[in-house]
Amino acid sequence: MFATMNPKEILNSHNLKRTSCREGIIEVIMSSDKALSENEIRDRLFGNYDRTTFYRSFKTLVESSIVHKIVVDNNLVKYALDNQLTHKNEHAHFYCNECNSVVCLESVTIEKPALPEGFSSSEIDFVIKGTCKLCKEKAE
Amino acid sequence: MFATMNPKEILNSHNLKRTSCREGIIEVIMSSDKALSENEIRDRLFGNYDRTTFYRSFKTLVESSIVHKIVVDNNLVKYALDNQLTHKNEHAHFYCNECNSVVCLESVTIEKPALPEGFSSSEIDFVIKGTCKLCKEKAE
DNA sequence: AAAATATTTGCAACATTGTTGCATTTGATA
DNA sequence: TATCAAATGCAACAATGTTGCAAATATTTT
Repeated sequence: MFATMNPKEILNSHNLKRTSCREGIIEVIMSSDKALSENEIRDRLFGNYDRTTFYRSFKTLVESSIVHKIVVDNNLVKYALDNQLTHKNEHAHFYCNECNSVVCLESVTIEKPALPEGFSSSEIDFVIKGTCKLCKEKAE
Repeated sequence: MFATMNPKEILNSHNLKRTSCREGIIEVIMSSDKALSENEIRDRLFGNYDRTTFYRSFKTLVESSIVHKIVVDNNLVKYALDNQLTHKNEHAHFYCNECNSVVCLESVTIEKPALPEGFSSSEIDFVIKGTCKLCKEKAE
């Protein structure tokens, strides 16, 4: 679905106003193969926006399922396109301890585990930490 | 191992000084079946300690693998005893959206998934979000 | 048991992030 | 182009993470 759409079309299809901040954020995220933090996105963005605007833009985009949020520990938040085409519904994320990058592991789908009696799950956060391919090659 | 030890012994066995803050934290965590946040622990603690002391105590206890840290999204941090006896090495955690409690799911062990070629993992964060048994019963 | 030493604590201070209210600006629509 | 709803920028504040440093405390040595 998103694969063939541009930021404007994505916003339109979600009934969101096409503001330059939102368009920019989507564009930057689309152009990256990694999940990006607020600051990384800001740095790659053309315009300059207030922190609050950023904050609210992310909130809106996440609520509209245009973007999804990946949290690593309590100090790192990254965003990636919530591309229903390329991403399975529930996939794992990989965090590289060396380069601090986060990628969606589309190949690693999450199977809901059997929970203790009486519990029910609605969402699963699965973050695998380790060393990514690039950093491993660098270390050799 | 820990099951039969008291806070003093635990600290001794890790070559940590037996300070009242550390002992208190361990005691409070030991006495709870749920993971506890910094504030929850502070409230149940006898003495009064500076925020910095708390912060550094947790850091020390986590680094010594006496306690482990569970992070839910980017706004909730809880601590649980890292009991090598009762807890499997890598287990999942459950976060209840209703009562905001976090428990270790010792029955849900994490199997390391097959990663893309070149990646290696050292640690896995697995948080299942949903409704816990108690909250479900309450809703009926 | 007291002194010496190394560690921990409390305080002050600051950075980062999350969050809200409100006036102003902007995008969509009639 | 005028109107209206929504988004933005600014100010302000809360919570949390973090460090440096002097004072207090725990452990070790005499």
